[in-house]
Amino acid sequence: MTSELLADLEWRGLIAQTTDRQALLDHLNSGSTAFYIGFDPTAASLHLGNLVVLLVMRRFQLAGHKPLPLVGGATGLIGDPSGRNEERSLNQTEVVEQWVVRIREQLSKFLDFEQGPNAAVMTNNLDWTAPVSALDFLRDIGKHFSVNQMLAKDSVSSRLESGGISYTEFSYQVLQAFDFLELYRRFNCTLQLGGSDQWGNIVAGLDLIRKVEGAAAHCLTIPLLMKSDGTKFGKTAGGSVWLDPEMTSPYAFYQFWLNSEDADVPNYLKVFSFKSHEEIEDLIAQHESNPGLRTAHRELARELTTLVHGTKECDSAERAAKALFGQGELSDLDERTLESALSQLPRTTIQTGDPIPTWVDLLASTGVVDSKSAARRIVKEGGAYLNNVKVATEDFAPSPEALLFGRFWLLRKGKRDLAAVEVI
RNA sequence: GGCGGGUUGCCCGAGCGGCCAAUGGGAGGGGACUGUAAAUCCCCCGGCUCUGCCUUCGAAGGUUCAAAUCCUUCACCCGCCA
Repeated sequence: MTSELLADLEWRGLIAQTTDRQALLDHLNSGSTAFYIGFDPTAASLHLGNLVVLLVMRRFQLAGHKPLPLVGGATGLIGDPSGRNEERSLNQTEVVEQWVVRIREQLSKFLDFEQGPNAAVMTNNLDWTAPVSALDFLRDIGKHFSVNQMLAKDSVSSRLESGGISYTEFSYQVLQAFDFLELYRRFNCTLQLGGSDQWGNIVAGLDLIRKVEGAAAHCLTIPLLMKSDGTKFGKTAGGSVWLDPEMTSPYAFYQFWLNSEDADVPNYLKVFSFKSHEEIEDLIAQHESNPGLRTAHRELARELTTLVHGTKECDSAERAAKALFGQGELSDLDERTLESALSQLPRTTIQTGDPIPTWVDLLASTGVVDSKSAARRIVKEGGAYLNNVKVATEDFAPSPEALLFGRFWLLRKGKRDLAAVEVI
């Protein structure tokens, strides 16, 4: 089944570049291969961009190979210059430590750490970098690197042209190469995967392994996913789409997929779905013959929300979507359905006895708009709704009678931006 | 080291003493059309206690009734010459 792996990845458009393709294929076919991908803790959560790569890791494991997810406890302290035209600002070490813990947890959900000889093993490059002294590092590792070659790397040379690069970030590729070498030694790891911007860093590792161990290792990079209009994938107006439910609610996560542009959906299915080629092609065919039905959107949203947040959260996100965007009256919903739908939204609470804030204040305090000025603007433009009824005046104050089940007001800005106020 | 050019709102980019919260484009937001799409069209797009007030035009000072616009110093960028 391994032999099909590369063909499958190819079909999904998940291969940007590889070292010698035939050698890689032979290597994968020769048996279970230990491979790694590094994830640097640059935020408290992974995001959709990371998910692309992470799911490729999962595909490799499903094909019988052994994943070594690596959390960059060390590299996260340094900062990868790849794909950046400015120096990163360093994060506090305590902060990075916390992020390492959280990211490790997230990674655990996508791979199998229990079963069989190809169970995944979590690694952290701080484990082998921290004990090494600067002198030993320079003597044992640094000696194998030519500055000429380091300077030629894209990540470095582009930075030399735009504002420069610190010695810290310049050293990043050496650290990543050291990781590969160390994983080779510890786990016989002979393959590294990564985003296409990682090519330079990965090749540095291949060279190091060849020089130090005289062994051949391989790599495969994954293209940066772009939207059909050429903009970055995985961003919404609010910023990145995170995997952490506290940072991007399962509802928002589900909505992200449901709101994908038609032109992107076939590609997203190939990249993210674990359905068979036949199922995917069938969905694409349905999508193309009747995009308005959004069958493919829904399948995509459901599969990924389930994968990332679980069946229960996915169901409730789906129910919320149905309830809040359904044709029927809000008042027709039963209290529990409404409550669980609203629980997925940004919300604010006010005390029963307190004076009722003005409409503009309510909009602003739930965060559906950025400021009171913005709230007034929305009202003026006719884009503000209370319980799906347009509110046309700024000084409007919702009445207690309008409370759904005596507890909730549903606020809406525009077509799909919802928030809830609960009176307790 | 010398000479010249630049730093404007989320981004690009006009403005070069009052008519400037600052032209235009992009991004973003609302409306119409739709499918909680796309394209298109219309409108909006610093904040607030909103017929007014406050904060913005690299930073700090200064000139003036009045400065993004003039002067001084500082920081950073970019050309050309050494």
